[in-house]
Amino acid sequence: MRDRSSKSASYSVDLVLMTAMGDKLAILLARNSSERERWSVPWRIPQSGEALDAAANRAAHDALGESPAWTEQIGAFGDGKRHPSEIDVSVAYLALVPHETATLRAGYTWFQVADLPALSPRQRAMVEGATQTIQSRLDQAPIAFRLLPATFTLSELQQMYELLLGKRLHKASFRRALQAAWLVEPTDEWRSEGRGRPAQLFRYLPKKRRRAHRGVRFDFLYP
Amino acid sequence: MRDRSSKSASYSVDLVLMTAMGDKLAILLARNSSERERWSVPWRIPQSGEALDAAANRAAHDALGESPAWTEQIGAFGDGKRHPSEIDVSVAYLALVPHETATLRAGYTWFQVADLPALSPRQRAMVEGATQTIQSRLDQAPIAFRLLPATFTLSELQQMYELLLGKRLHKASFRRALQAAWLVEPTDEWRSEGRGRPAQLFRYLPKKRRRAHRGVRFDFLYP
DNA sequence: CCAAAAGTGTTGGTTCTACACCCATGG
DNA sequence: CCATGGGTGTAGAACCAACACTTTTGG
Repeated sequence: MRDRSSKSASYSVDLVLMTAMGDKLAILLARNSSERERWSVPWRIPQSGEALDAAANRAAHDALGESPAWTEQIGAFGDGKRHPSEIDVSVAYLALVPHETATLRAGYTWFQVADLPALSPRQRAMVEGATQTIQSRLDQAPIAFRLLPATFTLSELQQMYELLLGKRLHKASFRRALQAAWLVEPTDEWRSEGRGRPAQLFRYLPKKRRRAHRGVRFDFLYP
Repeated sequence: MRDRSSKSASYSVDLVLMTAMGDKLAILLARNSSERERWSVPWRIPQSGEALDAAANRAAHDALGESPAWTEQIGAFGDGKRHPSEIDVSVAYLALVPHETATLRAGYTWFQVADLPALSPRQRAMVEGATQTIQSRLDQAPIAFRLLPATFTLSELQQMYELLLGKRLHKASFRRALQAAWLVEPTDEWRSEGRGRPAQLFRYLPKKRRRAHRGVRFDFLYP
């Protein structure tokens, strides 16, 4: 991608940048300049002394011209699987942007996660890990909100959760749970979308902390 | 720790190995051979081509002579914080062993996590991350079971959860939730512990998968 | 018998889900 | 006026925490 010259570097920072396009998750890939018609997750070798987070953020800026709405480290990938370059270890970051406000630089394209081109085995594992991270942290961090613009309707929010969870949700239950969590604030704007009654716009503005007292949960499925 | 000679290496694998001693969490530290009375989390520089997991496992073998009951990557630590050596990036692993069956090699000692000696800032951050990982994954993975011997009483299991969660749990509710999850199987052994009625021993043997249908949860507290 | 720890039944309150219903708008 | 999507009330089920209770051992 760049710094291809420095062969001695032994680790990279790779960026799994995701967005929601319609009712599908999409991931940002960069065209591989050397090999034609090959794609890869954006990655770079940190400059000497550069923090890992900073390197991930710079990779995002190169693609979008702005910082993602959410960034989180997924982990380090090393095992047997090969990287686009001769890198020993790659530190993967998950980043999220709302699709509405994202404008791509040349050489970058969105691909639906269900329909990705060939990737290096290591980067394939990163994408796998990214989707698992999203699912597992969906109830602990405002993942869904970072994939939406600053204001949104409750139906849009619900559709985002349904997309990320991969299942339908009940409208009334969804809104009651949302209200109990004190996460959104209504604005005085409304949006009329063709048919039907206009929807009120909300913004993400968490107010209360969760109540701590709750028993144990045994929600795991593997040994 | 070893391979101190190879200055060119730019990443390490560090092992946060934890156990439960009585009613306290403890972590394994290695005496620093070069500087007297300094301690550090066990770490090593992977051999060329060695997988990260394998390096973590070898570090555990050096300390215990056996593989941990649980191993999981925490993440890569790079930012400003210094490592014992001049390493750019350290990949941290969390590992768990039951205290009953663990025998330490020379040069290694358990320290209560509440009362650790001075560590490098980066390793201090790893320990912090390890405890957070434990708490956040306690309901998704059999963390508590990996800190117990193969058979245990339900009271011991409950005490382990109370230790990890940092709060008291209700006995009847705990057992009902456990029964509903189909995670343990009774053995035909009993243990008499001084006073009181003997307790039946159980083993970890998950049978059912969790039911998938459950609404959304908004359990997060930070923006 | 008494203290201590294991193990279980019951009950009242909270939370969840599904259904039903009303509201506002475009065609 | 009717189809469509937004938004809300309520009842039955499921869940949960606390209490009370029985059981079985050691002293």
